[in-house]
Amino acid sequence: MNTNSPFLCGLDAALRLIGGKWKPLILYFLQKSACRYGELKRSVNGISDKVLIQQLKELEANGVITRTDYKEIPPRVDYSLTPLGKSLVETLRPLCKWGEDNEETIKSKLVLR
Amino acid sequence: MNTNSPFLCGLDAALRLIGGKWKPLILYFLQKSACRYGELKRSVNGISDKVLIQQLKELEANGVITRTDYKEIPPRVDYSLTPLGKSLVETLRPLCKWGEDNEETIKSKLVLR
DNA sequence: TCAAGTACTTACCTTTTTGTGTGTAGGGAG
DNA sequence: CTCCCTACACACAAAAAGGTAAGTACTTGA
Repeated sequence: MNTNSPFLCGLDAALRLIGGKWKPLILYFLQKSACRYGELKRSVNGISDKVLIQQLKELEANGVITRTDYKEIPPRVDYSLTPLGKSLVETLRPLCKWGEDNEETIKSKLVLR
Repeated sequence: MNTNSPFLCGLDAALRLIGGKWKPLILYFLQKSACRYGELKRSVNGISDKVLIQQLKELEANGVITRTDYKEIPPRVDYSLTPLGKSLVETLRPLCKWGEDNEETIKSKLVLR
């Protein structure tokens, strides 16, 4: 990483795209297949419309996901991973697995709020 | 990931430990070798004492790093990765590399603040 | 005596992120 | 004619994260 980069390191760069409370989960669900808005909302339990839309827009603006509007009424829209998004999600596999493997450890140490 | 887990998925669990503006960079520096406080501060350019200490304490409380106080005067303290921290950092490699490889793409798409 | 160096600590404030609650368009069902 | 459905939008509020500036203890060196 060179000195005039806006990022601290590659890790920092990547985390700019997937940071935030809900983005990992959104990617986690889209990894399987494209999802409609409402479907995603039900999957990502507890997220509000405002925040979900916001995260989706950011992910879309960052080229990680694609929004498809079927121009139907009632509205039908779905979201899926772009090639960039897919390659990103691939690299998250080890981290994801690490999180699963160490869930108990993390749970016991983390101060949950 | 089961239903009574406090985490959304393994990825979420892992990100609880390394989330935050500076933690990735801190880990990035500690990956190489143990570092003294002042050394770390100079490396992680721009961070304030308050925030650096805070992040270090969280990392320590979460079992990712170890603090060693040499009880000397003037004070000498250093920080290093625990085995857990080391295994975590390992899993970050692909993500880190992805970030480096795609730096230009990310830079062009991201709304930097 | 006085400044400098080390590793913090504290009070206070600003910015960023997340959440709540309500509203909208354009149909179809009853 | 009114309610319900979908995928949002908007104003506002709360919470979390980050930053600033000052101060602490103790010792060495000028």
